[in-house]
Amino acid sequence: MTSEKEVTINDIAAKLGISIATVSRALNDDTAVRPNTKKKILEMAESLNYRTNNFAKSLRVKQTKTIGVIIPKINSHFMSSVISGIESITTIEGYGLIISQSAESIENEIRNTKTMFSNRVDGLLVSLSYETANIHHFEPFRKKNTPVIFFDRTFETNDYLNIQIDNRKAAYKLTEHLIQQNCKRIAHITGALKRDVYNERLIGFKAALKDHKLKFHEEYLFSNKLNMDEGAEVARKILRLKQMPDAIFGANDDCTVGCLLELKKAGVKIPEDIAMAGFNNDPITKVVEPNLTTVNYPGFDMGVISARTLINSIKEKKASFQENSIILNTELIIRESSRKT
Amino acid sequence: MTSEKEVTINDIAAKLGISIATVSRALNDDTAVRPNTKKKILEMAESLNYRTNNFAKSLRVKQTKTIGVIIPKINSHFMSSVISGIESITTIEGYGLIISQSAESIENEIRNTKTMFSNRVDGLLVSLSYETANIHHFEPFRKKNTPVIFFDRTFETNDYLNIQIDNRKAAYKLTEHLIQQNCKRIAHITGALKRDVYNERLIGFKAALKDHKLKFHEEYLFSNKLNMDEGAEVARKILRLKQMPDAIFGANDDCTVGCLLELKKAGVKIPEDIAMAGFNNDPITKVVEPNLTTVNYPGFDMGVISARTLINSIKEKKASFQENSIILNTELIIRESSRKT
DNA sequence: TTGTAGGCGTTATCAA
DNA sequence: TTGATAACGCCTACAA
Repeated sequence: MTSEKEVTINDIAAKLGISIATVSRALNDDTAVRPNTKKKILEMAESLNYRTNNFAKSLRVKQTKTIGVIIPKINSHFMSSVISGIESITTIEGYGLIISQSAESIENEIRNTKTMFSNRVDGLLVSLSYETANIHHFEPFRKKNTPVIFFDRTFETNDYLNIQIDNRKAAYKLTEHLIQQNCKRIAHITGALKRDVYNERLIGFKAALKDHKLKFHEEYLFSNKLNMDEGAEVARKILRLKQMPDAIFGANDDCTVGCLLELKKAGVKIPEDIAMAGFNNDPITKVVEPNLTTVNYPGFDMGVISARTLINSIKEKKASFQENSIILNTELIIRESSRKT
Repeated sequence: MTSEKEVTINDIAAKLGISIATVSRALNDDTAVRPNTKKKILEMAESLNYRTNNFAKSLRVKQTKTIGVIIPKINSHFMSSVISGIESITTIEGYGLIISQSAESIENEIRNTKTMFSNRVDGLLVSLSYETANIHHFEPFRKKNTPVIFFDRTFETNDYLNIQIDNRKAAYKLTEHLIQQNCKRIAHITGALKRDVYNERLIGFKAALKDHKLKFHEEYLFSNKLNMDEGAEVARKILRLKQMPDAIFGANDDCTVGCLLELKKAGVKIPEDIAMAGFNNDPITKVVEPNLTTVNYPGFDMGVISARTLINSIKEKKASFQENSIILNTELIIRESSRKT
C-alpha cells in the first residue's frame, strides 16, 4: 500500500489557475488578496484536504512552533500537574511540546538539552536534576537568543528567568506553625541541597528555629531522594534515636507520608508523639491518616505561567526578561497531622 | 542582540574545499566516503558547532522523527507512568514526543488529532476520551499510512492496533475474590461505558456474579467520572440505601478511595461491613487505611510496549500490524480492604 | 570515492 | 492585487 499523494499549494494554485504566491498569501490571511480570491482558495484547500507543511515553513521562517520541556521525572503528582498546565497553554497558542526526562541525572539532562537544540525548539522550560551543579549546557540556547526558563528546580543566575515559589518563606511559616504547637525538637527531611528549592526550605526551617530560640540539631536533619521508601527509612532511623524529635517537617509529601506510615506501624502516635508536615499538597495528603499538614504548591498554575511567559518572550523575539524571577504564592494547609491543641 | 549565524553543510564544505554532497554523506555515516575525508568532516562539524537542520531534512525525507500522543489527561498516576514509559523508549530511539490532552472531550480530541496531522507525526499513540464514540478522525492517518495505536482506552476495530490488558478477566478474578470473602451483594462503580476498559470490567464483574449464582442488582451499579469526589458521592448514595452492599468494586483506585474515606467517616467498617477493591494499583492504595485491594496495571510497561511497537511499525514503513491487539498481564493484589477472613 | 544539480513546500522580494 | 522567482538546508540520483 502506498500513501496518498500529499497536496501542496501548487495543487491548489494549479486547480484554480492562479499563482502559488497568491495561494500562500490567502492561506496566511494576508490582507493584500481580494476577498473573493481568498474565499475560492480557502474552499479549494478545504475540499482538497490541504494541510500546511510545517517543515517547509520552519525551514523558511526559522521558527519551529515547538517548546522543549526537560524535567527530572514526569510521574509525580506535582510534575504532571505542571505539564498539564503547560500543555493547556501551548495547545491554545499552537505550539507543540517536546518532553524529556532527566531521571535526576546530569548526563541525561545534557543529552536532552542537545536533542532540544538540534530540534531547534523555540524555547525551553527546565526543572533541573538533582545532580546539576552548573548550567553551561544551556549556553548554546542563550547564544542563539532562544529563551530558557527554569521552574521549580531553579538555579541562581542572571542569564535566565526563574519561576518558583518562596520556598524559604513557606518553610518558615510551616516550621513556625509546628513551634506554635509546642514542638521543641523538630526534624527536617530534605533533598539534594544543590537545588535551591530544598536549600531554601532548609534555610527557612533553620531561621524559624532561631527566631524562636530553638536549637538546630544536626542529628535531626535527614537528606535523601524524598520518596516513600526513603521516608520509611528515616522513620526507622528516628526510632533508634535516644531522644526522638517531637515534630518532623519533610520537604515533600511522598517522603513524609512514607515516614508517617512507618512511624505509625511502630506505635508512634501522630500528632501526639510526633507532629508531621509535608510539602506540595499532593492528593495523598488527604488520604493518609491523620491527614497531612502541608504547603499548597500550585503546580498547574506554575505550568501555565511558565508557558505563557516563555511564549511571550518568543513572540517578542528576545531571550531576556525584564524580571529575574517570578514568585508564586503558596498557602499553608493545616491538617490533623500537626494539630496538637 | 542578533543570533549567531547558523552553520550549515555549505559552511563545512566551503572550509574544507569539498562538495556538500560528501559532507552530507559523511554526516549520515555513508560507507561510500573515504575514512580520512569523513574524519576531517566530522571534526570540522564539531569545531563549527554544527547542528543538522531537521526541517530541511524532514522536508526531504518526509519523516519527522516525532511521535504524537493524545491522552485524556496527564495528571493521574497511571497516565504519567505510561508517558514515562513511552518517553524512555522514544528518547533512546531519537524520536521527539508531542503530547496533548483531550480532557475527556471529543472536540479537543479531534482538534488535537488535526494538530498532530499537520505536524506530520510519524505515528500516533492514543488513549480515547470518555466521549469518543467513533474513530473517523483517525482516518487521515490511515490514508497516509501513518500507524496509529490505541492503548488502555481502546476501540473495537480492525484498522488499528489495540494495546490493553484483559479487563474482563481481571475484573472477573477480582470479583471472584470478593465472593470468596463471602460477599453476596457486590456493588460496582464504573466509568463511561463507551470505553472498552470500563465496559469489559463490568462484563467480567457480571460474569463472576453469574457463575457464582449471585444476582446483579441494578441499584448497586454506579457510573461516574471516577474521581475522588464522585467516589464520595457514591458513598453517600450507598448510605441512603435500605440495604447496603457488602462489597464495592470500583473501576479505579481514586474513586474507590474517595468512596472508602466517606464510608469510614460515616462509621462503616471496612472490610467487616463492606469489603472494597479498586483498580490500577496507584500509590494511594498503600496509604489509605485499610490498604486497598486492587489490580496491578503496568502503566510504565504499557508505555514502553506501545512506543516500541509503534516505532517498529514506523521503521517497517507499514501502518498495519500482524496482530490486532496486544494484551498485557495484570495481577490481583489482595490487601486488608477486602480480607474478611 | 566525489561532485553536480534538482527538488522537497514555503515564504518573501521584486516587478508588473 | 497578483505573479515569477529566489532562497531556506538537506538528500540523492546521476555523472564523473
